[in-house]
Amino acid sequence: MLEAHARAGIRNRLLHKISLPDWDLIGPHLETVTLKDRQVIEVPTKPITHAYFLEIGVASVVAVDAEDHRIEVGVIGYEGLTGVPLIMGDTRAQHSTYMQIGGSGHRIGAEALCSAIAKSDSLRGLMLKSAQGFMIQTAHTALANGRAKLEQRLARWLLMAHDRMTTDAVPLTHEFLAVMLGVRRAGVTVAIHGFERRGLVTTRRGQLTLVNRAGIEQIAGSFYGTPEAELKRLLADK
Amino acid sequence: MLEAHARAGIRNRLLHKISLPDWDLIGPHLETVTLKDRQVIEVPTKPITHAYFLEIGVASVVAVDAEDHRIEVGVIGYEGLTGVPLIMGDTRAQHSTYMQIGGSGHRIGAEALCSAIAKSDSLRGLMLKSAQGFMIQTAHTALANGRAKLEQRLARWLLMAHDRMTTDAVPLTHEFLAVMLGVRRAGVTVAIHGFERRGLVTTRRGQLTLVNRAGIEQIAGSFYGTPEAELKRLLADK
DNA sequence: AAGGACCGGTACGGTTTGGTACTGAAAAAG
DNA sequence: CTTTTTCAGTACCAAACCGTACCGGTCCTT
Repeated sequence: MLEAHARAGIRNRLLHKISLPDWDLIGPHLETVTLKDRQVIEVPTKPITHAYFLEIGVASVVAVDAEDHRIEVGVIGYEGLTGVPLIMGDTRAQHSTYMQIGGSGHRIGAEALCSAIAKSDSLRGLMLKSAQGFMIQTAHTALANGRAKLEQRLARWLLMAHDRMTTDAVPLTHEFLAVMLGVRRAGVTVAIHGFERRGLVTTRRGQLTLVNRAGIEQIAGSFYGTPEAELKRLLADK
Repeated sequence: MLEAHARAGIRNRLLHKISLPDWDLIGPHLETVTLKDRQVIEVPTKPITHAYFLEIGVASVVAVDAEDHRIEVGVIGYEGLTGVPLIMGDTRAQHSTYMQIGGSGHRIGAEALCSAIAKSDSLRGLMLKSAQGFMIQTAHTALANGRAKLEQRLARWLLMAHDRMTTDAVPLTHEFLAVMLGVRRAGVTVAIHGFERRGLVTTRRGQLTLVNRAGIEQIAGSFYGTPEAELKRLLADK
């Protein structure tokens, strides 16, 4: 549980934007949690127990089908919250959600969130805008998956992760990047090698560091940016 | 405008499910419209003027980026409505939406829909569930785009269109199918030829007819079905 | 009925990516 | 400090798909 005066230290964009009256509906139910790498947050078809307002770290939302095909459909960091279906009036998870890069956050029980939303139009409005932002991200992931080359998709992913991180070091193996992008691990290795040769990143075992973000943005081209701009617009005070 | 007694003739699943009290908020603002092939419904970055509850026909929602890469991220038919962002509290369209297969529907002005939603929790709940269903569809489109082969994606698209049609004849050129799937027109031609050879479809210029749906489902495999099952669950009375 | 636009069948080389697998190096476990 | 596991670099062939193009047939227009 977080007291009102504790809000100053909060990094999460949504918690930040919650009005004082709305905070009374949310704050008392928040629980600060540490989130380890690979920690599971939601499991397909199972009830969502909590929504996580992330502070540090990156969560992956991965769509899975009946034959176990899987691909990442979105990432969530300090700009949003997990448990989007709760906002939409659903209590079950469709996708697999887990921490891709460990960190921390504040979680709230599913019922508490739903009843808070039910009590406040403004709170629900904020949550819906966040959900809408996530939806746009998913749509552009579909676009990138269908149209972009491996290099562009990798660049896009790195940028999206970087946006949500406090350092330039992405602590991930090629294997995990490959799973998220839905490509071969070897393909990721080769692509990263290309980035490295061009001086865009440096690598260590299990870690990749962005050194030339602008260069990576150039590779991603227009596959990166639209969801980010839209989210900014959605959450802009007006 | 539709009188209450006119609801009997309505095919749209959402309009069907609207409770009588909620109908008073929606019905009086509905306007029955014919929707031609390729008729534009939403334009990226522009305000959404109306939400369309489709009766007949299929609408395509196509994500576009700054470099004009485009791909379909979802289809909408009699099971839902266009203008999902309105439900999320946004007034602008991110994606291009247009009728892929002409038909008809009932449209409501954006303001009327928003104020109706604001007045009724149950109405908003229904709309949100529909939006959630669309979101799941988009996520699985991302999955198919990243993981499925052209043949599987084509099969998936045909099944999704067929679900929303009243006949087995899909009046579309290979060119349009290619745009939606984000592949070459020639690739679609070859794939369709394969379907035809296996007796799954018959073709005429500008038209394709499903003759063995089960066979097409077999090709699509698990890339088809999950969003459909989830939507059914979401809209099930409980 | 003639002209023009559209549609689809086909082809070909080139690029991208997949599937698979082997290897040495680095980190973790014992 | 040794053993085991994990990770990344590399290789090879095959499949899928793209870019492009040509062309004949079909449909629409006038």
